[in-house]
Amino acid sequence: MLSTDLMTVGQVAQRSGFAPSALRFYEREGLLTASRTAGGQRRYERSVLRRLAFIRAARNVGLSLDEIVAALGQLPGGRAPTKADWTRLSRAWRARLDDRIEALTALRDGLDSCIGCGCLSLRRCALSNPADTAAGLGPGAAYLPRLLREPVES
Amino acid sequence: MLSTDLMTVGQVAQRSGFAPSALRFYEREGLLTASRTAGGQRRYERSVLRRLAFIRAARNVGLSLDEIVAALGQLPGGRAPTKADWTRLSRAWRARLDDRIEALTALRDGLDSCIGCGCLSLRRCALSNPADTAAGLGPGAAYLPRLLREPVES
DNA sequence: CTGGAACTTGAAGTGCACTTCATGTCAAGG
DNA sequence: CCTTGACATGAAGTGCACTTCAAGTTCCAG
Repeated sequence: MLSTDLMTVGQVAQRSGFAPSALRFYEREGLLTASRTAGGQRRYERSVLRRLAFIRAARNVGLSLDEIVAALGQLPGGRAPTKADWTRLSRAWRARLDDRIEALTALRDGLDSCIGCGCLSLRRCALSNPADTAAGLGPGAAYLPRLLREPVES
Repeated sequence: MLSTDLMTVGQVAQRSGFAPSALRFYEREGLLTASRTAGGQRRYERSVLRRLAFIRAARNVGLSLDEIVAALGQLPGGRAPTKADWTRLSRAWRARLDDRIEALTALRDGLDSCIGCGCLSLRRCALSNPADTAAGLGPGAAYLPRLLREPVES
């Protein structure tokens, strides 16, 4: 049995669902830290599981790894973030989720109005011009091409 | 003035919002076709704009280019798809959109129940385990990691 | 007819998020 | 002690969707 309650990469991988290679990658990217044995092998504290849950959640909310690094950086110092910390982050995520849901819903509603019409007008069709934000921006404005896949800035 | 109503890449780019490089890329990938002048330059028919609208819409629905190629392949022969064709595709898209919206909404609702709790339990937190699909799958099952970003198979 | 913007090509590069590989080291049960 | 599975590293590879580059050609307004 291991001396304390430290875990190996394999164990963390199994319990978190992340591949070992992903864990090493996250460490290189500064999302994770681990202590080392005398021989140089990684040993993780159990808190890493929560951190990984945070990371997965953030990915599911649509954040990039860079953004997650930033979010983790906003948590105070070493560890043991307070409820208030989580809450602040969660609220920001909720807003982001709302945006994404809204965009997708607009797209779907547009789709409903398009089904059967076959128009797909480049300028007016809600499907090819989601959320209608580009209406009237002159010919060929680059209609929010990645709204649904890329983070909203600010 | 051009002989007929054919358009150059630049014009199509401007009117569609796709970069010229993307248009050439799409042609290589079989999503688009263009005729050529005697000198070898591309000339697009106006129908390409609708095709591009289709492509953008499909991208917005979350389809990969491969899937779009497949969808376009289902359209009969040369061109001039019927309303029925569009409708069939649109319905499939709607189902996919519904899935994505549902997943995001579940995530958001989970977030609501998490705000303030700060739990992020790896096993139970709806945020890190969206749509709750992996509940009770044994330790460390790979909780639908990409549900929200990758196409649903089948 | 000419000059310059717009076009052509294939190859290589980008960004993201990892994974895979080759080669070698560590840890611990028997 | 020894074996063997798990672990280490850096470099390279993957997949997607494009973009950028270099070097050269074409189009057409003036």
